[in-house]
Amino acid sequence: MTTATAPKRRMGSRNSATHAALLDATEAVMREEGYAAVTSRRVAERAGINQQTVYYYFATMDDLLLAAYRRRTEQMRARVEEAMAADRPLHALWQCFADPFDAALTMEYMALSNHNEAIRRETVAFGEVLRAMEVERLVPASEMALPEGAPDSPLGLIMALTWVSHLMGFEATLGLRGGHREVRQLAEWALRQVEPAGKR
Amino acid sequence: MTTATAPKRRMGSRNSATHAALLDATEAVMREEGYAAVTSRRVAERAGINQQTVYYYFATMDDLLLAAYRRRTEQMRARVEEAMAADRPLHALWQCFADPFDAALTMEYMALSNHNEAIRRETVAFGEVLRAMEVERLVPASEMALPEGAPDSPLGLIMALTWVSHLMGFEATLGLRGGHREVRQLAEWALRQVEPAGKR
DNA sequence: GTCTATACACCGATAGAC
DNA sequence: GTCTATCGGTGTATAGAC
Repeated sequence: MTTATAPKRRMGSRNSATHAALLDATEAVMREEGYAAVTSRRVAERAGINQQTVYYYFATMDDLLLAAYRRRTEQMRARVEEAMAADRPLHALWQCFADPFDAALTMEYMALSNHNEAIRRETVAFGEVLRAMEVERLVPASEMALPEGAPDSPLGLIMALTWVSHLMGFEATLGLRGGHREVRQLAEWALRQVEPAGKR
Repeated sequence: MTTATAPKRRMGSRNSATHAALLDATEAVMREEGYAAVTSRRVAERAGINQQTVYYYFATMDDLLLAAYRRRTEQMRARVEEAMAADRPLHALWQCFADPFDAALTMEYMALSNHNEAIRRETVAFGEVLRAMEVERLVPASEMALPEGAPDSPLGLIMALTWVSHLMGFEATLGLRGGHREVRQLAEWALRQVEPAGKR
């Protein structure tokens, strides 16, 4: 059972400015100080309200955390959707995932997924949505002129490329840069194979 | 300045069984409950001693965390060394990184690196050591019969393969499996290209 | 809708007995 | 080397005034 039967406290509207400010503050604290720092006191301070008011909008800190994460996965989904409408969708997706601004937050939520069941479920659900989008939108459009003997697996190559994109973002955020030029050259060659220029 | 001038408290020996038990307990708590749960009380309980005794062995919890991490990176380095002595080093490395038992812990330390400067430095140092080992041991031995027009970059391909290995382990640990078969087939083909069987 | 007051648990860390 | 006792700080969450 996940549906609450009777709320213990009255709850603030989802349309309120404070509600949104709390989600923003949660994300900022998570990005800058990590998931362990997402406390009612710190989030409230960021949002410019006092600690107890957080509980007017969210029954527990776990609820706030999940709400902030869900808003983020929805934003990411929209961005992926947008990338897939671009001239070269896989090229656009590569750029999208390599963005270092998102990397720290992504790492935080990945780690959190290992120990918070609600967050893990959201991560898995979002991952499956992304995969389905790749299968439906990217695979049919891919050229895949892979060399002799290679497995004819557009999905495998597409996923590998997005994974490499993600990990390059993680490493860059942490301060590792060695070999990135070489990886990028190889990836860009592979991207061109799957998605040649000037087709529209 | 990293060298302490005068210890405030007497300190336990590094050879003690309790010292090792504390490092083990730290790792276990981190893996099972996340970095936020690594507190003196929880670690002590796991190690079978009381909370305050932790401070006989480590001046601060940050010191304990760093010591546990350093022991782990050293173990990982040894395992990579071992993999590189195998018949097909890159194949062995692929197996090594894809191990799901390590994935949760790796994610935790990556996230922690974003907000703990000492941990971040250790992560970067370890990453650079791995990269150097790849350049020195793997690159010269690679065959790289890549197709026409592809950049002749063994390092790029080697790094991409290890990254894909890592991210496959992360996803599998979280419960995502879609497309993994396809990625694995492609990766195994690439591994065979770089490192053909039956050469020794 | 936001505030004050307050409860109770857990945290890091120190002092000092044994 | 491990223990007891203890401090100040921070965390989640509730009750209720305004």
